[in-house]
Order: sequence, then C-alpha cells, then structure tokens
Amino acid sequence: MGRTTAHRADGDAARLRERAAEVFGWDRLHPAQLAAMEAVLAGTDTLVVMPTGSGKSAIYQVPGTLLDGPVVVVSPLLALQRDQIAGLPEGTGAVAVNSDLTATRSEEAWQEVERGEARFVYVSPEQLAKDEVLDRLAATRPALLVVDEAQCVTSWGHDFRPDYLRLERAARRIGRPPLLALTATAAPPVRRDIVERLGMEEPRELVTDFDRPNIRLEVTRHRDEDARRRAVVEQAAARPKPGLVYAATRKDTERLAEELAALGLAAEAYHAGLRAAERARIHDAFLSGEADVVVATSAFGMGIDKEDVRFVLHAALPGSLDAYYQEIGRCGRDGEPALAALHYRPQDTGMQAYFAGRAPGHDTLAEVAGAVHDRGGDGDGEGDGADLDGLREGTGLSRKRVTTAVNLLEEAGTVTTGADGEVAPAPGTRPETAVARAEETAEAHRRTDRSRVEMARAYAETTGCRRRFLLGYFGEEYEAPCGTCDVCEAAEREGGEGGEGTPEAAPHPAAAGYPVGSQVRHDQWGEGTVLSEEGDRITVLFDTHGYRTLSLETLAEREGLLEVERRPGPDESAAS
DNA sequence: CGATGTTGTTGTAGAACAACATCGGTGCGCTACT
Repeated sequence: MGRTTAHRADGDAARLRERAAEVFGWDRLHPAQLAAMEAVLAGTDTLVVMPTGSGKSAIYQVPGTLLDGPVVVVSPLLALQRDQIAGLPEGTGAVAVNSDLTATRSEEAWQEVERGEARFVYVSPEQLAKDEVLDRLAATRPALLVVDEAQCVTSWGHDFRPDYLRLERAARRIGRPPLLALTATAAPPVRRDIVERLGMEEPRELVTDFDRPNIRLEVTRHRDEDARRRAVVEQAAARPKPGLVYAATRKDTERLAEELAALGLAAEAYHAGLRAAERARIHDAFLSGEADVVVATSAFGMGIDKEDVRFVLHAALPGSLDAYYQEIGRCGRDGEPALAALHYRPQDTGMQAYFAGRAPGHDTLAEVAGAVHDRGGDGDGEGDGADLDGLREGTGLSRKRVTTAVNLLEEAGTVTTGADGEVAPAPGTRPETAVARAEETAEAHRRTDRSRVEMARAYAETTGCRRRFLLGYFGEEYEAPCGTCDVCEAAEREGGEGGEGTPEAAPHPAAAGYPVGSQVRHDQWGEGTVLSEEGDRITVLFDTHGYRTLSLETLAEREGLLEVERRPGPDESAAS
C-alpha cells in the first residue's frame, strides 16, 4: 500500500460526505456520525449510542452504498422495518424479509438481494434463526450486519425474544461480517452486555452525552391508588400537550384514557392487545398531533420520532432505569422545556419483580438438557446433534421455550452450538449437572433483573439530585445541583447557598478507595464493577447479584468486605 | 408481590364479607379457519 492510514481515512471521510450529500441530500454530518461511518466503512465492529433523531440510521445507510455486498439490518419490529425502508432515498434498493411476505414475494425479494439490486435487507432476529435464511444470506456475502435497537439484546434476549441471544451465531453463519450495534439508550453494563452477546471484537464505541437538560425531572410518591390516578390525570390535563402517559397494565391505560377523555381531551389508550389497525390509527393520531395524550403500556414508543412531546408521565414504576430513560427521552426533542414525572407507589416493585422473576423451570431445563444429551451424542465434538427445531420436535416444547432453555444451558457452559446450529453437550457434562448450572445462571439473571427494579426504586426515593442519579446510572459524572429536578428546586426554595437542604453531600473520605470503574470483589456477592458514587454510598454492579448500593461508612468499618481488584486504567473510557 | 375477580358462607333476603384463585408486558412467525 502506498498510502498512509491517515490519507486513506481522509479519503474515506470525503467519500462518505460526498455520498451523504449526493444520495441522501445531507450537507452536514455530526462528527460522531462521521466517525462511526468511517469505522463501519473500515470494517471495524462498532457500537453507537446516540439519541433518536440524531441520524443513527445514516451510520449504516451511507457506508452501505459504498460497501461491497449487502447490508443486513436486524430490526425488532416489522413496522420499524417498513418505516426505515420508506425513509431511504428513491432508488436505494431495500427489502424486508419477514412473515408478512407470501412465498412469491419472498422469492422475489431474495432475488433482488442476490442480483445486488437490494443493498439493504431488513430482518427480525427470528428470521436469522432459520437455516434457509442464513444459507441464503451467506451466499450473498454480506458486507455488514447491523443490529438496530441493540438494547433489545439485553432487555428481551433472556426471556421474551430469545433469538436476540443467538445473533452471534447467526453472524458467524453468514460469514461474520463486521457488526454495527445501534441504540439510543444503554448504560455501561448494557453496552458491555451487547458487545459480549453479539461477540463484537474490539469494537469502536461512540457514545454521545446522555443529559437532556430541558427535561425537568420529578417524582411524586403516593399512598393509595386513587390518589395516584387523580394526580396523573390532573397533571396530564393541566400540562401543555401533546404528552405520553405510561401505565403498567393494559387495564390501567384504558381507565386513565377514559378519565382524560371525560375531561374533554383527545386521549387514547394503547397496548399490544389492540387490533393492528387500531394501533396504527393511534400511532398516526399521535404523530399528526390529533391526539393530545396517549396512555400506553411499554408497547408504545419504539421508533416514535416526534419533536414536540411536552411530557412523559409514569403512572407506575418502570422495570429499570434503562426503560425509564428510554421512555422519558421521547419528550422535549425540540429542546423546549418538557416534563418527566414519575408517580410512584412503593408497592409498584411487586409487579416489576414478578415480571423479572420468570425463567424456564426445572422441568423444562431437564427435558431440553435430556434431549440434547440423547440426540447430541457424548459430546465428542463431531456428530449428529439436534438443532433447535429437532429439539423442539423431540420435546414437544415451543420454539421459544426450547431456545430460552438452550440459551441458559449454553451460557452455563453445559452445551455448545456447532457451526451448522447443532446443539451438543459440552464434553463430560451430565444432564443433571447441566440443569443445575443452568438454574444457577437463571437465578443470577433473576437477581440482576430484580436489582434493576431496585435501581428504579432508588431513583424514585433518592434524596439527592435526580439528574445526577440518572446520569450516574448511565456512567456520566454530573455536578449537582441541576436546578431542574424536584429535589434541587426544593433545596433552592428552602433557602440559600450551601445551606442544609443542598442535595449533594460532600463525598465520603472512603470514596477515594473505590474509584468509579474499579473491579471489586465482595465477601458475599463476588466480582463486580463500581458504577457510581453518591455522597456516602457507592453503587456496584455484581456479575451474579446485580446492582447493590453500599454504604462507605460500613465499608470503612469492615475492612476486607469489598476489595479492589483492579483500578480503572488511564484508557478506561466508556468502553470495556 | 399486589390488585382484582370468583366462589362460598351466612341463614333464609339480599347483601356483606371472607377465602381462594387468577392475572399481570413487550413481537414474530405459523397454522387453522373464515
């Protein structure tokens, strides 16, 4: 090569800029956007965390027109796939391959890809679990695999959509093209999980600031359900519209929407139990501004890009701060003042803990482990192991349950999946040990999920600056007071600088012993990472016990309780 | 775990209450039946 890397990089940037202008009509690219595009074009695995509306899709679309081979885009919702394709410039070939297609249409779509007319192929993770799809994609030699809404890997992979945890295998089976993971919201542990689960290699990570200073943060604690409902309805009625209200159950969305409608507002309830046409109607009504308020379950929101949403109210505690930040991030995108208010009851953790608690039972694991063992030989490598479909037929369990069970067994190191998708026992593993270890793994997930609920509760109950708390969760240091959360405002009102109500206590002297980012080992909870420090407490994410908040006072008193194993290196950025 | 729904009890009419049971959120893909 005659050119230096720098020269080539300059050339790439120029080509990308040119393409962005020519094909997409964008005159200007955000530096982080361009940096991500360059990484993608250079074939580097890349993780991008940027807010919705900042042009994340462009990061694969622009280089995609320059790459030598199709771009496979994994997208969680068919509606999102349609939107993405509709948003591509005229003449940019793209197809979505999914269950909407008839056999004929599907064949046509594949041929467009094979002829190189369609450069972008949109698929769900479930499609990438099918042999036929994988073989057909592999033959086209994809140049890039994009995982859009990559937080789904972490939030949905364990239970709801287990194929999200099998994307690494899918990537290998289509020739392991470079990976690009895109998400709007991911705390450092979630980023680590995405990187690990997808098998990204030394990824370039591009993370923009999380803070949304125009969003006012507020939490109100209620004693009983009636009082909460009243407060939510009053606030939604009084505030400038449009707005979103998130409720925990379908029934609550309907009740709240009814009460708002009774006050003369254009309010709609939205949840996954509605017919598709009805969901589309409400979706459109919200985007067009026809609806004042949509009261929804977590089903509403992905892919919503509306600038002028003035509030997001929560009529219940969310299941995690990741979910919460994603949901409140849907207001105030125009930069004008907006409100994120959480109406909380301590009982709320009950239902969230219930949601977090479910994993395949002993019987399911035993059945699947048994089937793997029977059909997969003695684990000597080569052989006739059954694939997921074979295991499904063998056990009579649903595909989802089989996949979830295999994911757990595999994560526990007791089974392996081969190059063609055949599942075999790990050498020397007996089914009983496999089940026991998978149950331990499931238990660790359960603890982690429940600790995520506890972090949401801790946010609701913090006596410090809420912005500092939230940003700390996302790995950003923030100097309180923010002046735009209920806690800071109350402190200000109570009078004066540095007075008593100041939200942030000075750091405890022991804090210096546990810098953020340190690897630590706890007496009881094992290995973990220090995530944040808040006054006299630190928050640690333990590998198998989830989030724990520890008092520095206690740590100072009880030597050896929490040992630092490795301090953050000078190069420790958001990556890890 | 907590909220809500269903059944059972009481003691002779209808209603009040306790005990027990069930349900609760996200989507794709497929199949059977209009």
